[in-house]
Amino acid sequence: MKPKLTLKDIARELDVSISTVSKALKNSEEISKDTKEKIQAFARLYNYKPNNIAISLKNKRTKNIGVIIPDIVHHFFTTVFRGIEKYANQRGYNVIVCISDESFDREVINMELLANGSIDGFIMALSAETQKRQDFNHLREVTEQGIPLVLFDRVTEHIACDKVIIDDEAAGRDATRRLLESGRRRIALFTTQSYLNVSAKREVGYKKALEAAGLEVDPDLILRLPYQYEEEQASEAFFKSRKFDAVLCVNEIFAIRGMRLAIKLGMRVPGDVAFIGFTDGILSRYSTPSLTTVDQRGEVMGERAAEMLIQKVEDRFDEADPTRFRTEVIPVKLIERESAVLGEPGKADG
Amino acid sequence: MKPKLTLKDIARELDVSISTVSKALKNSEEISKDTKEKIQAFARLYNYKPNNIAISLKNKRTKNIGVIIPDIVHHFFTTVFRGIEKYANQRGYNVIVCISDESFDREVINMELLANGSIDGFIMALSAETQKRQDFNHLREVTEQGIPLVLFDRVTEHIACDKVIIDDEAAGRDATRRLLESGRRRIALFTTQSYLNVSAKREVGYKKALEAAGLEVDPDLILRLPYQYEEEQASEAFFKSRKFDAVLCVNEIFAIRGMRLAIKLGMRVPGDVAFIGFTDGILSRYSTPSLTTVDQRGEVMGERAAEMLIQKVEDRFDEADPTRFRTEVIPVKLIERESAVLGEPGKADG
DNA sequence: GACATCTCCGAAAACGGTTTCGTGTTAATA
DNA sequence: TATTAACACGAAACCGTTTTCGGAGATGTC
Repeated sequence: MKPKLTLKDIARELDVSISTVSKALKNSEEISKDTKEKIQAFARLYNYKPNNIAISLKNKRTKNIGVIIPDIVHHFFTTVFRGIEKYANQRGYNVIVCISDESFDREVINMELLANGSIDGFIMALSAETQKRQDFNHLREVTEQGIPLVLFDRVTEHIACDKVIIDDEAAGRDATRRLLESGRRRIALFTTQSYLNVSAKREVGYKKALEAAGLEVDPDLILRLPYQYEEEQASEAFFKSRKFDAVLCVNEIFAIRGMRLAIKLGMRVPGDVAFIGFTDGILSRYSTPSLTTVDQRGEVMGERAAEMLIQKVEDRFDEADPTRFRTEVIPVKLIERESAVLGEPGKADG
Repeated sequence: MKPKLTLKDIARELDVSISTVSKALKNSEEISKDTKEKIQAFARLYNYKPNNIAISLKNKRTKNIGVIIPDIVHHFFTTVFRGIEKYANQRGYNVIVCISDESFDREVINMELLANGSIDGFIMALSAETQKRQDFNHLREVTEQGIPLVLFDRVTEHIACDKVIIDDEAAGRDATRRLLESGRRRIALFTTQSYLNVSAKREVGYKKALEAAGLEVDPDLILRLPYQYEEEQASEAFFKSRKFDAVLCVNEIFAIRGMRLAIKLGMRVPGDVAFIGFTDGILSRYSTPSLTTVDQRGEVMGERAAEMLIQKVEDRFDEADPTRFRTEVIPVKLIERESAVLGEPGKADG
């Protein structure tokens, strides 16, 4: 491996000092035209590129952003990530990704690893375990060190930092209202264990919509599934023992599996039962029937998160007020597809 | 923002030299037990963590891996990425991801950015445009600088480096053979433009299987679709003007869309026409009918790629033979589902 | 001719570590 | 008591930059 060209090498070859080379390459006024041209030509010829690490050490900024997400084989998180990467790259930042795999420990370890100079700031969504434990000391340590942090989607009010979320309550409410408007009256909710922040908020929205319509919330119509479940018994029993004409699901998978099961049990979708999900992933688009779903605007969230973070990172040097944090709410939109077309329940599909 | 504790700070507080602190924290034999305990206790108390950047500069190694992939909102690439991240993290490496977005320019720019000291090696899959252009100078520059490079899936024989791939030709052949064994005789192929390396190889396998079965390859049964297409006309015309009882698709999306279209046109799947796809993504599992597909073993590929890269990175210091490159072929497996169950064409589904 | 003023460049410190080598102190040995 | 070796530590170089400061030489001013 041939060692890379350094300022020192150029200085030696051209018989000038290192500082002269450095200045010449930045086109400093201090250096004469002749010398600059000579040095620049030499650098170009031998394809000199400054060493990023040395610059980072000197400048105390890395132009790296740390992203910690629970999972990557997951449509929503990949779209957010794409948004982050896109914006960051545009601004000359690189993105270091760590997967917490929904584990508290891995979240902590990865944060500590990156916090020691490798990154200028963090963008993250909390792991399920972290939300369950409600232990945020690792986040607190980082913010206390003055490292900017932006939380998205899975956030917590216990940490003061920038946040970007969707209005999960409003989304849950609007989706439910949408089902009510199409004439559904007995609306079930398929959700996760309640410690997941976003699910809880969607549930609140669901309940408020029902109440606003003068309907009672029937706890029996709420099915709580483990976050990653494989067996179908629980939901099958639920289907067989209850009557309902619509289901709101807090994610895409729950909805798709619900629809399959409903069809398998002889129901028509959306004729007998309508479905609305969350996360406009690939499944929603290509399932049969295709799924009406709440688009969480992942890419937009990612872009905004990156923008907020980079602003904070660069403001550190401008001495802006570091205590003013913003929470940005990204508007969501309902993508209307086949699984919940307008119409009376009981009518034929499509 | 409170500045982080450095060796110098500790040295000043404890009235010893920086070198003593450094050695004490590494438990060097040179330092007396007393001094070590005092320094270590102090460091622990004030939560000293060495600055990664300084260590990188000194050691000329960053413990960062650069990953450049064409897309992230894509099941196969995310699984590969998960494999990379998992293995890398285990070995204490971080992963910097750049998305080339199938663009040659972005691939080049990102590589150059990272090659200036930010990473110890690259793992990448070539962008579509790069494969189309057959311009690999950016890869060559990097390898000539002695930066280890591992290519996966979308590779090229024009660059000498480690590679990890599946045997696309064999996979195409086996999948086709599988269709032949189930009694299908007129097998169509839905593929991409031919400059995509993997598609081309799968096509070769497809043809070989047909020939081995004594069947002629009918070029009319090969449909070439743009990599990301939205309109359905081309395929609809294809369906209406040709007779076939099975389709091999080089990816999941082509298969799902094909199935939907077939069903829309009144065919039964797999009764009238069987489907086999590539990429065992979420769609394959949840579509109706579910899709028989070639599992590309993304996670395994990622793990192996990371392992090969890290070995090369760490061997640079052991002076191993840098010219011996390996190409590892990951065995694939066919995931049998509903879309191509064994049986005579024409029979009822399921 | 004395002095101020530019112009152009280099020395050196700094970023935060690691590591080699030298040295003063102490204790063991002759 | 003189010699020596072990021990414990510090000085300094180094990784590759940036940047401040100072100085040498040329030029201009009175």
